[in-house]
Amino acid sequence: MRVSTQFPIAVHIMLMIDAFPDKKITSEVLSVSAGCNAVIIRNLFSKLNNAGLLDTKSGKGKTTVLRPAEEITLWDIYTAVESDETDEIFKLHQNTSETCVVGSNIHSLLMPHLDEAAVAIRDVFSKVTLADLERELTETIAKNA
Amino acid sequence: MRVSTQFPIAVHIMLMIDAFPDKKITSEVLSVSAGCNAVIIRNLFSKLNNAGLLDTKSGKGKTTVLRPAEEITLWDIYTAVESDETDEIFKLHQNTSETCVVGSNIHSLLMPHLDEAAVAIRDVFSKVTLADLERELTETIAKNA
DNA sequence: TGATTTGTAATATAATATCTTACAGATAAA
DNA sequence: TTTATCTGTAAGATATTATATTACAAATCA
Repeated sequence: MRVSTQFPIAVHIMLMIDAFPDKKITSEVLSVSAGCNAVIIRNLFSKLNNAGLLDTKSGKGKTTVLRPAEEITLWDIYTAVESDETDEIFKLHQNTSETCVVGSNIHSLLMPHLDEAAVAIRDVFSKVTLADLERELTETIAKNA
Repeated sequence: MRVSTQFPIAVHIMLMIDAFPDKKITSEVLSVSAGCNAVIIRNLFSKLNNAGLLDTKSGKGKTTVLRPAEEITLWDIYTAVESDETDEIFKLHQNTSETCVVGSNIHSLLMPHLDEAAVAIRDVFSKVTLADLERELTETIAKNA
């Protein structure tokens, strides 16, 4: 089981932009900070944009976070960039036998439990806000100073 | 985010073997029922074997479930075939900038929350036993009869 | 107008998962 | 003890998915 890196990179983006409102945080800057390609950043810009979390502008336009950091949760960011559908989170084996009683029922047997797990993830991520992360970041910096 | 199909296939294996103690459930039979390659099944045999859940025997040996179905949870099966390490469940982006305050701290900021999510998954899967699935299977069959 | 940046497509590369083939070794039944 | 059967495992092929790269039009603002 592995989540793609889109989610952590998206958090990285949101955190940078919200934490440094005075600096110009372009896709280029972010690609260096996050250690990935600038196009990946721009694609995430689009997704965060569509989700109503971020306002990005071409040209020299400023990129701004559209909601207060207290009102943006990890789950908001997660669903903005990855699917929240259970069968996109947990992959099921296809081509199961229709004649076998287990093969023909295994999916419907597992789904409720996979759904539960997906809800559990949602609940955890819904409790953590961008403001929490910023607070934790400040604490970390203070500790290491 | 996508889990590999190993987990559901492993559940499929355990369920079949436990549900049909009289029948000879070989890797070949399972590969047909699960719709995947027989070698995948055998590799999962090995993992379930190492985890102490299954006793597989070469030749015509009978494959047996080593614990009562009430004492085998989805989490037991999950950890038998996939890693339970948080950073194997959620992938983090590498090559983050060490000079950027966000880049150098993003992993340690996210990890506690990802750990929490992993624990949440564990808790859900730990509550569901193989016996539960068999019961649900029986109910499903009865309903459709 | 010109420099800069986003938005997006198309393609390439890399990483991962699954399938296939092959065969040694274990097992039990004839 | 021989034979048929099945697991265990390795090696290589293919498929799938993720990420990187290149390219350029459109937006933006100084």
